[in-house]
Amino acid sequence: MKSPSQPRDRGIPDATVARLPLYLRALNGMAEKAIATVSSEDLAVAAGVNSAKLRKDLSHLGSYGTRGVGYDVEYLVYQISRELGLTQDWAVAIVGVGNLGRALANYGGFVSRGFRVAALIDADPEVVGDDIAGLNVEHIDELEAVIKRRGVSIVVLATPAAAAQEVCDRVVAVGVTSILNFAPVVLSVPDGVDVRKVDLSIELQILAFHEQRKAGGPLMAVDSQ
Amino acid sequence: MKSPSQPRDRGIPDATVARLPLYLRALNGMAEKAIATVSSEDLAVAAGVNSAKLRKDLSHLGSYGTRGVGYDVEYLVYQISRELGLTQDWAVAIVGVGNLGRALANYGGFVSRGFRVAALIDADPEVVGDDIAGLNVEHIDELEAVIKRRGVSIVVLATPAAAAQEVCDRVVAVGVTSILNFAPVVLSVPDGVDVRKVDLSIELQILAFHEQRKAGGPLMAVDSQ
DNA sequence: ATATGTGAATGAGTTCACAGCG
DNA sequence: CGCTGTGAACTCATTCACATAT
Repeated sequence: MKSPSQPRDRGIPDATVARLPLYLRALNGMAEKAIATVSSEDLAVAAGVNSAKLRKDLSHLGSYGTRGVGYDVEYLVYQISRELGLTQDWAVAIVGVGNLGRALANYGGFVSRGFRVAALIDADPEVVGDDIAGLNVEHIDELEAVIKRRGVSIVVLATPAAAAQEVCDRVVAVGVTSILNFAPVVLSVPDGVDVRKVDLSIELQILAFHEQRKAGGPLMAVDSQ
Repeated sequence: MKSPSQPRDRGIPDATVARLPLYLRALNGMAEKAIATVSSEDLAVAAGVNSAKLRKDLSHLGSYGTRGVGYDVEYLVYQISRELGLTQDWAVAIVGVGNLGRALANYGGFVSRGFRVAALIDADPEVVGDDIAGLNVEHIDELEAVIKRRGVSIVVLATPAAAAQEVCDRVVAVGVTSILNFAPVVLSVPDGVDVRKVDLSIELQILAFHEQRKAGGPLMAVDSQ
């Protein structure tokens, strides 16, 4: 079932793509410390993976290392950034300016990568008009207009669960195809639209599962005075 | 050499554990709508997975369905909750009360599961003493005392990157073995300590990668170096 | 000499397809 | 019948180990 008419194998495995940001972060740390060259072993440790995996991952991007030496830090930063599309500037809109939306707006990690928070949008008249992280909060009625005007291509949903699907439909209708969803609902979207979700409570639940297994330990009784 | 004398395979695959919270959420939604029974097909749709996967996942917990009928919603909620350890009450401490810490403290999804935010801790004297989500923010000097006194077993790190490892070391030293890390650093911890990390910018980077591929047309030439 | 890049081996996770139970 | 539960087939991911390049 291999279609032989597919000439480009530009396909980087999902698991690899998910780790590239990790490598990038580690490499940026090294660049700041003026480290010029790094071995797969050292970079793997800094990123928290094993070195065989790291080399296999990087091999999907190309042959950017030097045998007997390692990888040039700056060059690798550039190659990974380019692969991830971080050499271009992405305009991001955050919809929902509660505590989470605010946290995201102020989050340094976005700006320092290729992301620019281009709009903050909320439905609450109490919040609309406020300045947050140097941006004016706009009303949800402006959603479509703002997205078009500012060339927003990625939307972050930080709304209450009940509002998420409606906002999602609206942004998809104006052509947005990349959505990062923090609301605890399964969004339904047409084919071709990418949704990634972050559910803060899911991670806690996974921890609870493992914690429960560890029982054997001492700190059980919440008994003392 | 897998010995066939291994009687209990209590090991639930990681991938399955990671999806149980999803099923639980979908089931809770159904319970609220007073739906008594659900097929694997319907539940799968509600959770955003395919039905074969769902059935395989549930089969790891036991045989809780009825052939020809489906699953009893309430019973399945109970079984999954128990498996995840959500039938007990987990005391959680949030360290770092910036915007993110605040968002987490106010996040309804924690309380509604088995989690109780038992402490908010920060280093900034400006913030210490404030009341947030009905809790008094305590000083980082009290970290160890508070953890012990309140029986905290899960710590959420929402500190700046620079502070995360030190706080991590301190909580591990008092016996905490489950950590949810929002700081963009790779924490090093001894064996037996579970760290899950959520990096908000990683998800955006993955979206950017896919968005870049969509462009349909030739990607705008980014000049090399 | 040394560390990359990669086939080959192993393992984990997903999907198929249907036997078997209600 | 209909729908679950599950071996078997398959796909994807990780790890091993070493030939290969500098």
